[in-house]
This record gives sequence, C-alpha cells and structure tokens, in this order.
Amino acid sequence: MKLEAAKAEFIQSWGVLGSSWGINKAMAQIHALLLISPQALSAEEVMDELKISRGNANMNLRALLDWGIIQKELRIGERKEFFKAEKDIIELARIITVERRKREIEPMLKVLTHIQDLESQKSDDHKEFKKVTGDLLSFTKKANGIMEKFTKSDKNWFYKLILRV
Amino acid sequence: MKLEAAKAEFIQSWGVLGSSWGINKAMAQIHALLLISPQALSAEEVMDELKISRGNANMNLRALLDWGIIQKELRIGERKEFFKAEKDIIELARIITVERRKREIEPMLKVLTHIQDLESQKSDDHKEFKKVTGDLLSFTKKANGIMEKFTKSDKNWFYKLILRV
DNA sequence: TAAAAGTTTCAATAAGTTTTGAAAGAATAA
DNA sequence: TTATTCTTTCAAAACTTATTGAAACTTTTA
Repeated sequence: MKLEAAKAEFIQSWGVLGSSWGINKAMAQIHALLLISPQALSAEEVMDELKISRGNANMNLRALLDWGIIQKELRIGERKEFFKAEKDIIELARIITVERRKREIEPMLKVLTHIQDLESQKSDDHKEFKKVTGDLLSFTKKANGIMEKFTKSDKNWFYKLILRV
Repeated sequence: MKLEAAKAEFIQSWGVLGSSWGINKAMAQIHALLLISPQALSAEEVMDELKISRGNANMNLRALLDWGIIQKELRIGERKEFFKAEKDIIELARIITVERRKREIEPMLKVLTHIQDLESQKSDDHKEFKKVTGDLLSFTKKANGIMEKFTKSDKNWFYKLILRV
C-alpha cells in the first residue's frame, strides 16, 4: 500500500468513525490530518487538503482547540497561525476522558442525584423508579470514579491496569 | 419532588443525554420510559406516554430490540406485544459494551490494521504516519481487550475492579 | 371467509446539522 | 494612514436525520 492511499484511507475512516461518536465529519478529518502531519498546518493547508471551505475549517479548528486536542503554533516572522495535534495517544485519551466526563457524565450525575429526592409513596411505580435510578446513579458514580482516576494518574497507570485486569 | 415530575425529568434528560452519545431522542426516551416502568408496555402505551407517532415508536422499539437492551413480552390471551427493558444496570452496561465494541471498535481496528501494511519509505511523513497509526492501533487493541474482558466476566468483575483501581 | 386487531413500511415533510462563501473584523507591514 | 494578510462571523443553501400518518400487510377471531 502506498503512503498517500493509506493517509487518504485513514482520514476518510476517521471521518466515518467519528460520526458514530457524535463528532462531525470535518472535525474528525481535520483531527486525523493533523495527527499524521509531522509539522503544524495552517488553516489554508487544511482547507486545501480536505477540500473544505474557510468557514468550515475555522469553525472546526476552534472546536478542536476547545476540546484541547489540538494547539495553535505561532511562528516568528509569520503572520499565519498553525495548528498541531496532540500526538501522545495516552495523553489524547486522557484529554478526551476529561472532557466527556465534564460534558456527559457530570450532567447525568446531576439529573440522577436531583431525582433521588422524592416524596415518599408506596406504589409499584415509585419503588421501580427509585430502584432503577438509584442503581443507575451508583453505577455512574463508579464509572465516574474510574475515569477521574485515569485522568489524574501518570502515563503508565493505564498500561499497568491492563496487566492486572 | 413528586414522582410524576421526577419521571418526566428523567425521560427528558435521557433524551438530551442520549444525543451526545449519538442516540436519537425518541430511542433514548423510549428506553428511559421502559426502564422505570414496572410492567412491560405496548407500542400504543409508549406512543401515548411520549406523544410520538406509531411509525416512530415502531422504528425505535425495533432499534432497541436490535441493540438487545429491551425485549418483547407476549401474554397469553393478548394479541398485543409488550416491551420491557433490561433493568440490571451491569447487564445493560455489558450489552452496550458488546455492541459498541462490535460497531465501533472493530471497524477501527480493521482500518488501523489495514493501513499498517505500507510500502517502505523514509520521509518524515512516512515515519510520522507509521508512528501515530501504530500507537493508535496498540492503544485500541488494549482498550478492546478490557472491553472484551468486561463483557465476558461475571457480574462482580466490575465492582471488584473498582476496589482494586 | 370476513372482520378485527395489531404491526410494519414508506413517501412526504419537518427539523436539525453542516457547509459554504462573501463580508466584516483584526493585526501587521509599508 | 493605507494596504495587505489573515481570521472570524453569519445568513443562506445543501445535506442528513427524524418523524409523521396513511396504506399495506399479517395474524387471530368469529
């Protein structure tokens, strides 16, 4: 397989896979492109490589910056901004875990905690509701704990975990 | 807080949260409704409770069946089909893990494995590409292994893991 | 067999999301 | 200051996905 073909396949697939995680195609493809690029790229270069518009590139580069998985690079003597991706996969996983915990797990914990505070009643409905949402809350707390641990531990924690699991 | 209000909040929030995981609102809400319902519900009842159309209810009930997180229940003497959700949260997590591994991790492993087979070259581009996609592959394999372990272990594995982590 | 009770399908429409490209805004250089 | 280079914004268009509701289909009952 030729390098160019492999790159194209990687970028395309990243776009498709991204969708199943609720990440839009352009965002996933920009990320893939920056991941495999040895140097930081300008917005212009991203647009050209992926054949997307200026607005689209700008918007999704900002979203990636916002997630913290790419960074701006400024070069002295150059007016343009360049963008480079976090290449350390464990660090990437860590950042994504931090963000998903913040954006998805925390709101879930908030809702589940809020609805625990129920006027007492002894109907089946009430019992079932308490039981299921209580179980869900306790499970979510545990998953949350593992995620937090992972994000706060050193780089090898994950690999050590695998050996033990 | 009154039970009815808590139920409504849970169902609404499940719908919203679902979206961030790429699950459509109706599907997430039907799941939430069945989760907290002590008895199995008919398509009719789901439509009424959630104010959605017959087609929508049917389509999303089938999607949930397809995921394996709800089941049909047939009652003797009744022509209607009833639907009930898996209530055991660990079992629910297990099923979701099995499916996501199949639908998301496996295609990713396939792509990453496929693009490893590269014509040799010694450009920076080539080196960076091999390194990043190789790292990604090795990380994904490890994550895949953990997921597989979880799905094949007994119910307490997850809780035991938490104590050790 | 016909009627009744239910389920499934699907074309049309609605709703939501992404993308574009032109215009406005900033920052630097001349 | 003005021109130049780059970034950001945003309304419109394109595209995608979800939803509806009527019609077709299936199964059971009488």
